Amino acid sequence: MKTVAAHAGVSAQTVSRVLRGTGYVSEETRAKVLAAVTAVGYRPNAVGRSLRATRTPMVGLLITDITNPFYASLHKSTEAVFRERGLTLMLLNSDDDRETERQQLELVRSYRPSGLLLAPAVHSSLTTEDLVGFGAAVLVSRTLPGLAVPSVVTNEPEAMGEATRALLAAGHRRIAAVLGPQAASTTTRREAGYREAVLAAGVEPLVFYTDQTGPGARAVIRQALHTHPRITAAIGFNAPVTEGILTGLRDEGLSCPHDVSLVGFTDAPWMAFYPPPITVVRQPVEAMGRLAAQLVLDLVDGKPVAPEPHVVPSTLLHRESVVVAPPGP
Amino acid sequence: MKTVAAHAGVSAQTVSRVLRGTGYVSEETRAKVLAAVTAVGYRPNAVGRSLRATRTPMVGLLITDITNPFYASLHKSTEAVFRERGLTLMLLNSDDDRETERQQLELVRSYRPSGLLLAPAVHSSLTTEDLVGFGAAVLVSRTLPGLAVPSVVTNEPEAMGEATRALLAAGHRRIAAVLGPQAASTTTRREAGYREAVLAAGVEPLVFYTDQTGPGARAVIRQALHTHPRITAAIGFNAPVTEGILTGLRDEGLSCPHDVSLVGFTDAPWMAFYPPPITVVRQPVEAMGRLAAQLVLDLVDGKPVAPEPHVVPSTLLHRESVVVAPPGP
DNA sequence: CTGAAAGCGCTTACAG
DNA sequence: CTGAAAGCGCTTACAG
Repeated sequence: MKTVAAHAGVSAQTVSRVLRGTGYVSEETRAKVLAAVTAVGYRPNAVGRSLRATRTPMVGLLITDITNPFYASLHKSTEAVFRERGLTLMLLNSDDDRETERQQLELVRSYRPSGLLLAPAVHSSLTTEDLVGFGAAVLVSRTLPGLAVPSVVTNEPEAMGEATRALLAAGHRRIAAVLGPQAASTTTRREAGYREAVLAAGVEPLVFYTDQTGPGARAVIRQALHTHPRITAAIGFNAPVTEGILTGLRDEGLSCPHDVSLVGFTDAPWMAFYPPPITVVRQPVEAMGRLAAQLVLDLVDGKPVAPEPHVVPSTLLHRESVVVAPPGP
Repeated sequence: MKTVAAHAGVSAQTVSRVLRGTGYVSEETRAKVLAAVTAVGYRPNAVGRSLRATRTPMVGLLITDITNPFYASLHKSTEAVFRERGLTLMLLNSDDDRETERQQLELVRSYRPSGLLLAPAVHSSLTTEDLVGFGAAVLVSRTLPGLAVPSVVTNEPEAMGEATRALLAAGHRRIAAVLGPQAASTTTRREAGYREAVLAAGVEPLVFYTDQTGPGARAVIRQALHTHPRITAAIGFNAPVTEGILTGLRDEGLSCPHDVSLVGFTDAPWMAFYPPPITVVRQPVEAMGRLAAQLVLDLVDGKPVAPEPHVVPSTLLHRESVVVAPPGP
């Protein structure tokens, strides 16, 4: 900037004023400065600006795994909102590991970001006080008992209940709920919806926990089919788990929907053209992302944000993977 | 840091020395400083450090779309390499748009990163001189004529040739190559492999360009099937295009592999359990990511890096979507 | 409308 | 082994 100033024959502050477009600058000086900027090939330095501002125009997005399409969509939708406001999204992976999560959090914090969007690891040890320094922190998708910050979730109990009732209505009585890790808030909430629906129908709950990956779910469903050979329907916790269930069925020589009806939680592109197309609870990822990003912006602007979870509704999308249950013994 | 220094009764430089673990510090002073650090709840400020260093310990990763699983995997594999070296990966989406790409590039540059990993947009206008200021810049997956920087690609012509020959060997003679945008280097390289294989067999090339998205490919394959009703096989440019082909076949009441055999370029989880499991060219994404990241590190370390493209081989994975061609007229 | 001074938090020589 | 000084690039009051 000093070089530009010297070249234009003005002071550094004047250059700053021209570049920021703030305050009064004569047309003549502005032109001189702009000419000098291109002449010396000046590129602004965001580090200097951030240091002076004691705040970096960045928002951290701490998730567990970017290869999970849910989080990839979340990144895309939040990034668009922040970019419009001149904020850069800084993506951090926790690998769903408590220690890595802490390290990554320290890392974002060291850059003095303007905000944080967080989907905590399953066994996260984070508490509210770990989030001091992040003026604006918002949880998304997953919540955590010890973390008193605003959050955005979907209506998991209701949506899971609806999925379960769709299977019950088709006559299914042995419905496996293939969930995620028992410690995850998402599992707890979806399990509650499932149990309530199943109990209301006088049907015994069949709950299985997984590590919410495809291979993990594949092993679990195979085991489940051996222990409970009369299972006629399953619900997949997320897209990878739904993949795992289909792979497991294939392993066992069973077909969907002929032998086992299936409802997935969270849509994926392949589910639309898979034979059969998979009936799913469609999570409004983009809407959740946009809302969560907006809450961060509101906090940044000092606007009040309700502490209760912000709920964006999911909807059940009927496709062809649920059929009438075979007559039982 | 000043607060810590005051609390410990030492100077700021001593605090700095203790924190960086460099230079001589007496055990006693070190203990005092460490105690003061926890007492005042000191958190290092990366912005101050970066300003002084005139370089931020970050590497930019500029891609077109994080919801493309290929790029999500690329992020994951490169991030792991950089994290080990204490570098943070900064993810930027160009949306495959030339202007956005430039803006995002300016943005990373303003943070004075240590390096850049770049998969250029299809109609990118970037040239070598746009990359000054990025000491270490490496292209990954896509290359660009005007960009003379090291690159990591896969052996696209050979792999595409192999895929084509697998279909030819099964007796197919009307094989549609459903490619990406004509301007993309990936399209050019894969098309070359296809054409060479097909011409060697005395078969007429059937080339179709798409925007490399599922919906785009779906429309294109439907059109192609109307224009060339005797197509008996197709090759999908990437995972989304392969999805689009399957959806398009479904639209037209055709089945894979009975009516149309299919080979995909780039694997996806669902392809393993889809009925039929899809035969694919498996791109070594993780290996490409690790190598590209390593090249950036080598450049950062001032080690020499070969300017020729670094090729990581893909392999054809035979599954069940290729069957013997129906007898033609 | 424009400039001189100070400082954001850190580290790098340079003294002692 | 430890400290005083300077400066990385910028912006914010404060003068004029």
